[in-house]
Amino acid sequence: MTVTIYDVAREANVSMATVSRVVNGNQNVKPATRKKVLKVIEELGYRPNAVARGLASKKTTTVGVIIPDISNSMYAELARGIEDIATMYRYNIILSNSDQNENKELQLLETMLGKQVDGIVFMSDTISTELLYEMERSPTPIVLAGSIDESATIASVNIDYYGAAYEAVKKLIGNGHEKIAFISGPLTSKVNKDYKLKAYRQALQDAGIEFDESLVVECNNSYDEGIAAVGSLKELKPTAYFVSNDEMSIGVIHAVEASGLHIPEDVEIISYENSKLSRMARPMLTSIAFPLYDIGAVSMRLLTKYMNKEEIEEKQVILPYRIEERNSTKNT
Amino acid sequence: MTVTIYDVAREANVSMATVSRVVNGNQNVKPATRKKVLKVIEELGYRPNAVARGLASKKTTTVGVIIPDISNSMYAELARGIEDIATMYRYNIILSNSDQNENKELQLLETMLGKQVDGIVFMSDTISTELLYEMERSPTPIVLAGSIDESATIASVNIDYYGAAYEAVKKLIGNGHEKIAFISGPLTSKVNKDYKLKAYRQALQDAGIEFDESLVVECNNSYDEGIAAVGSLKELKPTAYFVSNDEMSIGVIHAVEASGLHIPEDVEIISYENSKLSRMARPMLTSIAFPLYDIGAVSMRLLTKYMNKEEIEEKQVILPYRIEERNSTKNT
DNA sequence: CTGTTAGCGCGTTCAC
DNA sequence: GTGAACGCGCTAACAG
Repeated sequence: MTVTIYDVAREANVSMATVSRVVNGNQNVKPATRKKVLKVIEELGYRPNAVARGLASKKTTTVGVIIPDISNSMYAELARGIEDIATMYRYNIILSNSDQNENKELQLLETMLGKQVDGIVFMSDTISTELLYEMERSPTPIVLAGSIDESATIASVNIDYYGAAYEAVKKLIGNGHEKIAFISGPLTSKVNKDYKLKAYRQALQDAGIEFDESLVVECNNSYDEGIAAVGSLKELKPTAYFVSNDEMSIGVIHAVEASGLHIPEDVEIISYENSKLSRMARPMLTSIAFPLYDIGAVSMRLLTKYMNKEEIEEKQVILPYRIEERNSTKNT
Repeated sequence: MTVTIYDVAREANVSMATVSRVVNGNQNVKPATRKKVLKVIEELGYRPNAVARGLASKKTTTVGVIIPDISNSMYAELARGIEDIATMYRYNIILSNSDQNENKELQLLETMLGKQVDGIVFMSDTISTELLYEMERSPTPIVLAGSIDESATIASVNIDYYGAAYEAVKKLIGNGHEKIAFISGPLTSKVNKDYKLKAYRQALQDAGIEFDESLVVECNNSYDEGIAAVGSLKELKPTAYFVSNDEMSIGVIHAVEASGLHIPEDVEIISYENSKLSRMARPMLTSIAFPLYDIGAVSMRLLTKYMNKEEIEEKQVILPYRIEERNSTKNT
């Protein structure tokens, strides 16, 4: 039925060891016999069994990827970055959605380790202590992509969330705004709560503007909640919005314009993501570039170093961000 | 180092066969010994090695997924559908991007088969004869998701592309339009060329409207080309657009409105996809619902039947479509 | 209900 | 440069 290394060995009048050598590119094979073996492989349509190989060599050339939700464009972008680099290094990817559910995350980690992946790229807004504990004792390397582990025990790749948010709010302040709303994603996420929100507060404070809690609206990152957030802020009449992602920003745009105000003349908006949506909005969104693809790519690259037991120069990688100025803000 | 089934067998004073039985939920184990084994498993932190298991059982409980590009929201949606059902049936997914490159597709197929996946879900706009040949002789089941194989030799899940397109164009005609542009994706794609385009022509013909080739614009599915398409049609002044996907539709909206025309008063648009973008456009897009998630889910479900060697009632599944009426068309 | 014994397909010493 | 033999960790008969 299935043709094994044994079959080609017999057919080529060599031992399976020799076949194994040519398949694995070992140089210790006489060119003539190599050629002969290759020919038989071709004839028989022999295809090495990666599972058997994995058992014998203890390497599967596959890495696990655990992300919240592949149908969310942010994570899809991240996944693509991971996959491209994985392919470059000859790895395949086992992709799983966790929906940020901690039990699912734990269970997925377990499954991946059971499948003997050579490494894991993990993403989640918050990493519980139990998860962290499991990761620390993982026999295979793990790197966090766009995820915060403040204990810094696990390798990670991120941007300077705090600095980026601070700069955005500061820019809004610089444009003369004092009533700046912060439309945030879930505050259960460490990035939102401990970085963006704190940066928002600090930027306000540094400008001598009093923090008003009611200007902060916690949303689920969706378009509809972006719209709703503006509605809930109606009486406060914010003149500027700092929004956690592009999809919500579009909701904000629509709600603001529906109320008769103009962007950026009456209201300015700075988004956070800079996906292709930011160019598809009207006005086009000024947005902090959150380089998901790069974070994925760099995470995977870092993981390959761990898998090869290479020297790691920097365990906590911080990628640069930038503000992409478009038309939802008044630019000088 | 790593604890094996052997270790727990020794520690629990049973044979490895017994350990295997409890791990696999085999009922032929006395409750007392089951409990004892479970305890040792817990103590030793034993984790079954899926690779060894795969070698012995010839089942890996993982399926391969080959799609064009996970960072494209359409395919991401499809992938999520696949993954959800896969999870439901306890399969993991090896996800790879082909970028619609035939060589890459062939090579990925080869890789997946080498990794001994139990099944494969494949998506591509066009399936070359060589690819088809390889699929036919694949030892493991394959199902095509949202992909056409006219020879009908490989199982597949699709919608009635022709009927959907026909209905869209007919609706536009019914609203009084005669100059209807068709902004198509690549005509190298069978769906675009042999289904949507043909339906467009037939609907026109059935209404006694002459087909004008210059009203058909081939694009790469991007927002920018949607804009460009409208520009290239400026002199022809089409009063309606049938557009191949939501992203291009938004480009069309922006370009049309930039030219001073109003939607839907002056120009009507029907899109094809009905992603969440269709609600985020202004005006919101009337769109043919292309149920990517469902196609993925049903494909995976179908695949499980093949993997279980169940009876297949319908090898070529056609899912229903519908038109979601919103504000880019005048609705009665 | 439980243990023994073969493999599953391949990588890898270690001799020759 | 090449082959024989063992082992990777587990499932699957087959006995008992």
